[in-house]
Amino acid sequence: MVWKGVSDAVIRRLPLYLRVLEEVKGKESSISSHELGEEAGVRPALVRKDLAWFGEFGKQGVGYDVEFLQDALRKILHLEEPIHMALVGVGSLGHALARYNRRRFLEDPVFTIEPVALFDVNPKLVGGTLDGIPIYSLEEIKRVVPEEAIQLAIITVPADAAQKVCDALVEAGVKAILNFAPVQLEAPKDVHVANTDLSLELQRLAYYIGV
Amino acid sequence: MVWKGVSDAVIRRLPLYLRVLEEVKGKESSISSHELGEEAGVRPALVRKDLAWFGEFGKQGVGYDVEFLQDALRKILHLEEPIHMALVGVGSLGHALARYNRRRFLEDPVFTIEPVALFDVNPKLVGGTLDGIPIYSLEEIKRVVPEEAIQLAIITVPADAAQKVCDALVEAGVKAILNFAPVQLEAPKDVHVANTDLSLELQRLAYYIGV
DNA sequence: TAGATTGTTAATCGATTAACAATC
DNA sequence: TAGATTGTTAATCGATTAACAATC
Repeated sequence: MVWKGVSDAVIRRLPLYLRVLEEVKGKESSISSHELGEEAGVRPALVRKDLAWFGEFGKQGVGYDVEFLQDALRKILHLEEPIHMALVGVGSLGHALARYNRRRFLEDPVFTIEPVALFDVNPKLVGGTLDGIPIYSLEEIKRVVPEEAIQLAIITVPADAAQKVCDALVEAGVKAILNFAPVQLEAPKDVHVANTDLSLELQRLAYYIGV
Repeated sequence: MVWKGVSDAVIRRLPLYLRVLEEVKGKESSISSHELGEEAGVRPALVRKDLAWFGEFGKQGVGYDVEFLQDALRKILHLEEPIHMALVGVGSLGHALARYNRRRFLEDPVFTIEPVALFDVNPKLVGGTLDGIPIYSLEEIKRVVPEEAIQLAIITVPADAAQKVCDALVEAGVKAILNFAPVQLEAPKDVHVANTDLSLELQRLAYYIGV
């Protein structure tokens, strides 16, 4: 389902709510916007406004049913059924992220994002596996992405290779990309690119050292 | 120097400008807000407004002197002299980030953040080094942080250990923390904590797969 | 019924954009 | 001088907060 006009600021908070609900589940059957906000670091009024974009999930005087809201949020975020993910660039960072996600997928029943394919240029790696995930060459992106129904990808290649990898992923049909390379990637606007730029983040933090 | 009332939205863009200036340096001696904005993905008016918070760096009809502005931004971000950084948690992610930052520090003269100490619980690692960076036990945070004048730290320990590590770092005098553990850390408000939460980011991206 | 809490509207706050006089 | 571009003010846009009637 598509929700028109919901801003990214709202979407960013939904996984946060989901995390709180997972912690609370079993302990309490319902939760108020006040309590949910407290745990997520969001004001109660904003919690209610965020949720109201998608429907009426609460009961006056009671709050939100924990399991019902969890299901609703998972549906909204498309986390009901498994999402197949690829990771391109099996250097030390790619290696770490592949293992981390693999483990998370196996251990946390709510984390339904599954790494199913790795890609790298290194011929020593290609043909092998990492934690049971097969490693392919970059040329195989075109074939493997549709084959494995991969919708989401992580890029952990060096900066100068990132744009080419991004193009290949987009052409193969990937709809969302998490980019760790320190470059601004160009992609069609129906493809969502999120950047996690460690060095920008550290340089930003440096500002606050003196404040 | 401390700049009062400058919002974090502004600070976040400064490292982006810095990156563009580094690319342009040598090619051109001055740059307009239009061009700088183009490369950084920011509107020219906003570039000028951001820079104006800190002084008058430009010349009408000409633009900004590349080297002068670069120096000014480095001064503002406290990147003029080296910043000592610690990394706590030498698992596969910590390992990757330590190596990445070490290399970046050695190769990129503008990247002045230097990893000088690693910390881990694993007795097999403690006492050893990684890429020449010594690995200490967690108990040594209290001693090593002041000794090495560490101001910035990265946390890559499991979620359940993160708050204790954060407390130890804060007590030892660290002023800014980049946290990779999927928990909301509590810290005094003069300590700046930034979160890079991979799973929240992936769950957010999942939303856009269906849109 | 009384207390609690929702969903929603209006008010506030903050960030971005547009416009332009000043001036290199 | 003419063209370009700054720094800054006012206008716009969007997101958050406060308030409250509805109702469980």
